Amino acid sequence: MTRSKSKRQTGCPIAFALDTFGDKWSLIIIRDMLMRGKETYGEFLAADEKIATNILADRLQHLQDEGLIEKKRDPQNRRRYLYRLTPKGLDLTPIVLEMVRWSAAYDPNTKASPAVVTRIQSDREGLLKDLIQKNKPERD
Amino acid sequence: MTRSKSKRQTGCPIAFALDTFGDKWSLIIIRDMLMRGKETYGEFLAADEKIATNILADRLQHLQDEGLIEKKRDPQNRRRYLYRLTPKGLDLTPIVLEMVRWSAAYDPNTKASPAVVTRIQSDREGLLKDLIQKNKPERD
DNA sequence: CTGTATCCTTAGGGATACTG
DNA sequence: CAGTATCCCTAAGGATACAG
Repeated sequence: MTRSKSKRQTGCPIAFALDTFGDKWSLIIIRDMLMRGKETYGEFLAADEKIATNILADRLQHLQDEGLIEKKRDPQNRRRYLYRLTPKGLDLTPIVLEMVRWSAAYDPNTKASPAVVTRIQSDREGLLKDLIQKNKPERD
Repeated sequence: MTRSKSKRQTGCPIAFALDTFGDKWSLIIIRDMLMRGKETYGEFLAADEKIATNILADRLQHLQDEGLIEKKRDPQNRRRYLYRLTPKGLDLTPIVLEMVRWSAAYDPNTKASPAVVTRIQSDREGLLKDLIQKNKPERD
């Protein structure tokens, strides 16, 4: 494990947020769970950004330690695991959406779904509710 | 210079945002400008988080290159510079506010101004407008 | 398939001295 | 004060082999 993540430990909320999920990969994983319905190790590994397997394992563990995701056995298939957002992790949704909005506005190269982008403006609250509903962990 | 910042260059808006300002220090600098009225090199250097002088210079340059901030001479004092958020940088405000909200909710140790935190919930739009107004670059 | 373990490279960043 | 320039080190992360 590449365990460490020395925290800055000033009381600043921005510093806290950065120390918790402000690395190169955490939000990519969160995005995959939140926006793309991914929930298994293999699905995360297959992401466009090509995360290395050891890094993925490390980040999943870290996100668990921080209480943003939870890991449980797949009831359909006893030898695999499912990763799901906890309420605390799910509550990152507004941050993710604002990042999508910002990038869509300034990166001509961005390929965000137009349906999502326009809805961020026109129906932010509804979109938020939908995403949170879809990722509610009370299945099984 | 520590120039590089290899971009992932997938079309994903989250990856783009992370590649643009997703390092350990950029959002700390943005926060200082946006929420604390800082605009000079020395003021940034004095932050609680103790950024090293070379890193600060590098990040300021990077943020300029990305078009998030601009640097101009202080009209009051010809031998100093002022750093200000551009509209593009100012448009990160919603992201910053959502991060403050999240940390305030989950970090018992956070020392965010309660005035700001409660206003994020009760008057998000008004708070946004106020912050943007305060940081409008049309002074001088 | 779901990870661990190991090895190795490199970029990020700290300390500090120095310059206009 | 407002930066540059060096030196150095560590932790983040890539490649790959291996295990349950």
